[in-house]
Amino acid sequence: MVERSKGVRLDDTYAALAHPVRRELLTRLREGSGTVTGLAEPFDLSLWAVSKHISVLEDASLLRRRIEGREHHLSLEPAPLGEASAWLQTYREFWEGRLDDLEGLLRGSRGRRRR
Amino acid sequence: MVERSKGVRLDDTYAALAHPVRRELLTRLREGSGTVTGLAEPFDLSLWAVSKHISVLEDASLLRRRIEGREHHLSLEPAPLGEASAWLQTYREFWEGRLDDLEGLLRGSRGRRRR
DNA sequence: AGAATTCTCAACCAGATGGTTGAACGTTCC
DNA sequence: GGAACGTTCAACCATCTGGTTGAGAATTCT
Repeated sequence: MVERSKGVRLDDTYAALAHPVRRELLTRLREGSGTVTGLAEPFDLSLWAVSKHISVLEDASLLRRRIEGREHHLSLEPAPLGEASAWLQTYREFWEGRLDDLEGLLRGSRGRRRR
Repeated sequence: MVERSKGVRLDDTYAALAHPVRRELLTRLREGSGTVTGLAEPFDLSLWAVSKHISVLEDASLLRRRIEGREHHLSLEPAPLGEASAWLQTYREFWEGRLDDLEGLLRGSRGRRRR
């Protein structure tokens, strides 16, 4: 069994998301699968550099690769994104809480605030 | 004006989240602010190592530091987490879609599914 | 004043990351 | 068979990361 612990999985997912080229690759793959050359085309980077970014995404289980002859078709594997999002969601009350504070502050400025 | 572009901000946020010690620090800070020594205590790491992790979080604007005499009080700055989450949410349909596929598959196995 | 506490700095190290280029491999087309 | 295509490999380089240790600065306690 090669299952990785959830913590390590999150490490890899967030690390993979930390580069703009890789986020852009994921965004492009929402439109459907693509080949290495096709995905690399819009970037001002060597093909090999993009290929390495793709490998990082693949190692993080964010991409699936289907080899068909000489072409490699990459497609989105969204499950780890769901896990990364779930982790962040546990902080939701905090960033929303700050909005509540602001709201309270605004309310306070046009009428006395209790407490 | 030192405002950083949104893309760079996301780079820093995800990179900061990619280490288990830093995620744990954020989790601990949900309970309230803490000092460097206090935050470092549970980790089997040098104080300086933890101090550097704190700096990474601070550089990513995930922490605020209030210096009071010799003590530095760190507290959560959740806004960038909200932005990181918002980016991930744009993929929500994809990981939820896969669940729908599974659901459809299950439905199909106990009764014919239309189209 | 002197000691203890809190935190950062400087230097160092090993390994990862992000990029390049030229060569090589496997597949497809003529 | 040979050329073109799609992709990866190998080597190299600069920079970043995550850790260590010993020293130093500022603050507080007695």
